[in-house]
Amino acid sequence: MTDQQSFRYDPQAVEAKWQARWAERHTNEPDLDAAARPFYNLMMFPYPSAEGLHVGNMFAFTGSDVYGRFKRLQGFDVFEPIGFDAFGIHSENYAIKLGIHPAELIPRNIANFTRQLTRVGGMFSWRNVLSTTDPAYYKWTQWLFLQLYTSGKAYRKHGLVNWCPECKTVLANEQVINGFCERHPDTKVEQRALQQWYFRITDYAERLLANLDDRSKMDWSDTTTQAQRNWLGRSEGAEIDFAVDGDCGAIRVYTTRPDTLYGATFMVLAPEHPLVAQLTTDAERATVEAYRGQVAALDLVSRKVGDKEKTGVFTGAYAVNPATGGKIPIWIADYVLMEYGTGAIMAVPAHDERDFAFAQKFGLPITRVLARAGRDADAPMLEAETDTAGYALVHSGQWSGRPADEALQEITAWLEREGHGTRTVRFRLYDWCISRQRYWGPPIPIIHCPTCGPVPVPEADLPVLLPPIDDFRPDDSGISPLARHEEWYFVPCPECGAQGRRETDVSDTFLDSAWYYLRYPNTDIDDRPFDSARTARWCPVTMYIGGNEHAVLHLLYSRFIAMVLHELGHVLFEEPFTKFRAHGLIVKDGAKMSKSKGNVVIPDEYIAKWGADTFRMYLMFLGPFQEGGDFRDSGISGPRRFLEKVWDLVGQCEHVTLAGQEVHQSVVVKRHQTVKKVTEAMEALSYNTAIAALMELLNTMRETNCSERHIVKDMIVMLAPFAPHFSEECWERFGGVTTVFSASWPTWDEGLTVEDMMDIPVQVNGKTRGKVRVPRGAEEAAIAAAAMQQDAVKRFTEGKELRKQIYVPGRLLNLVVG
RNA sequence: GCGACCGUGGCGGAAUGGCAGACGCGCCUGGCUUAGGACCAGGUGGGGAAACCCGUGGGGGUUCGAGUCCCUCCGGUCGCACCA
Repeated sequence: MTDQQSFRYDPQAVEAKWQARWAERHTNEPDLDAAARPFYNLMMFPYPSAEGLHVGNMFAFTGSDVYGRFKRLQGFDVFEPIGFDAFGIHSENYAIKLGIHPAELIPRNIANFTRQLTRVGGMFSWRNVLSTTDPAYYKWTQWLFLQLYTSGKAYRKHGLVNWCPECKTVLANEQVINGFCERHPDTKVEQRALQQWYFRITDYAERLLANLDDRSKMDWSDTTTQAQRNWLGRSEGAEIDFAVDGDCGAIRVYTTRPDTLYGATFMVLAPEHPLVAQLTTDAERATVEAYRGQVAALDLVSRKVGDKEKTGVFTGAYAVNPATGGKIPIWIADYVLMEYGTGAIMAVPAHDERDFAFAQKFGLPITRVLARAGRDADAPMLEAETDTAGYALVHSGQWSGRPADEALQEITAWLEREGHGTRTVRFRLYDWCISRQRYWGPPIPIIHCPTCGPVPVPEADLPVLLPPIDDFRPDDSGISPLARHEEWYFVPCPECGAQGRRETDVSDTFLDSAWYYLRYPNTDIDDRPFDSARTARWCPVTMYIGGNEHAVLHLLYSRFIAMVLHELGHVLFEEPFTKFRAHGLIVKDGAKMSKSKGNVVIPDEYIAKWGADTFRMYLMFLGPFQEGGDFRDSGISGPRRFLEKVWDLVGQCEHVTLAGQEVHQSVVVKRHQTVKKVTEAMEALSYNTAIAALMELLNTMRETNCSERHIVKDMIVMLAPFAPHFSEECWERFGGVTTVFSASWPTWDEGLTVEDMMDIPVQVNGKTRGKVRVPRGAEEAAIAAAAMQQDAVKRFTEGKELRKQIYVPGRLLNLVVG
């Protein structure tokens, strides 16, 4: 006790010492070519913002790091890389705001992030750090584009974008505020059709969906797979042709409800539908053109926002309902989207809410074709009745009276037989537009030649460097910033040598992040994106932890890219992330941390005051990792006090010379219980309960005045994932020579997790009335007999008949009397 | 609107259908101190002197037994959202 002063726990000193040692000794850099038990522990890499990492990021990274360290203690060769997702519109906009070039800003931010990530004690293999903005990286992002292009998975088509007439540039959806440009609040944003590059992700829709249910390929959080299922949006239905009246053409629609065919009383086409011009009668032409102009003037966000008042106009043309033979009017309306289905619908106002609203507004006929069994087939339609269960068809010719679900199949079969339609599967998923009309991204490696068309840049010429132009902001000319840089823009065609022009679009940041996990183990290789032997050793990623905000796009795009690479023979696996878990969100004062709310907590000051280990423990203790929690200053002293008590306990061990002293059975049991509990909790990412179990063990040790060296050493090992520097120092005090992470995770003996005597609660009619202490494994009869002796039990059983006796072995005895 | 998740002390949160509130914060009492926002010991869901009674958003159900399962209503969080 006397020299405790000199051995006071000083987190700043301990943490600096071990961070320096880890770096010197390359403690966290596994041998990528020889590791025997590779475990790829990946966390979603950050976008290096100017503000630095906030507590939310630290929470996510720490949780992932804790898991990686746990796996390492279990004997795996853990590879835990980190990098920076530094391209994109955020960086560019921020740079524009400050007037500093992103190429200057980003390295500064990365340096700051690196400092913070080191300071918090992550087990990162710094040798493998990467940034997506590094030409050595984006060279291979461009290579990846070419792989897709040459295999026919990349193509160009016109797509709609938000266009600000004032900035004369393209805006992302989040830059459009209530239909106005975020930088020009008086300027309405329009839609414009531009030639853009797309990837054929829709070709893989079925496989992307099917693999979600294949546990051998992917073990993911349910919330995440569910989000992907919704996004893929598989639906079954039929495509049906409606002949145009007085014309030889037909309009094809997609519907999931062929059972309601007899109720189709009009048709609606998307305003952009190619047949509109041809169908429109002279009398309606002016109105139709005006409406189409009006829709085009809207931005994409306002157009798609739901619950909007329906608008639309009549084209003057009619179609024929193939079932009824009746003439039905053809309208155009912006609630029908060109991107989905066929861009045209059969409107069944009686049984579709949107069609109902439209019919009401424009006075179109509403015909009921479904009614609940036994109800009036002519009951007025007060609202759209969209259910099918318990409904049968009415006013539907030969199918009247048939249950809706059966009629759906039968009518579809009839349509196919008669040549009016085909059974079809549709996905909500659309092709991935990877074009960005911006500066801060990897140039798409294509050269446009007047005679050869788009020609890929030869692999030997990669990377196509992003030219370091000063004026990278979009200007009034409407020309992409890259096109203004003539010596870059004009190049000879690689095929014919004629003067060509470079593609001026850069690629989406989601392409950068769709393959970064492949690059990490190969950052030292510069003649190919990844080495096949290394990739086979480390990939797919063993455990991936990240935010559910990326549940759909990032994770789906990464899966798609892996499938393409697999198909092209570049990788052996089809699914890139074997296990994925989403972490929760840290809130502050009940609100999500955000700059606008001004409640962002910067971790640096907490680490300076409490130390990284205490900070890490606090983050992991404040709530379940997969659910997040509320960050408040008040709780952080708990974990710090805990560490100080453990520190003192280690100090006591150092003074105990007596070996093999008798350890009380209750402590031994507690030790085995704790190892079991902590091990299981770590695997389940239930870090808060793992820490609670360690605290319980410490409390038991203190209460029984026990400082048994082996138990304390086990405790230090179990603590190491949470408080790595602290544990290293304690380990060294115990005589450890290299690192605590070369120790092995403690094991438990199931038989020692229970004491010789057990307390069995006794219930009478389900209410606890007493407790009996019996030897482990006691017979039910003996326990019941002992229970009956208890006064509290007697009080409730006396004079009553024992109707039933329930004994849950080792847990509880319930006496049912009456 | 659709889908998923969640409502437990003063607070963060624990509980394979089996003693509700582990663990921590805070608070209370005492000790040690010139002092305490340090440390140590004890206490801490509500009511009650006690025996006991009540208690996991509200209501109903299944069960010997429900925070946990089912139905329903209320409240909240997160996705998706005119997807035919």
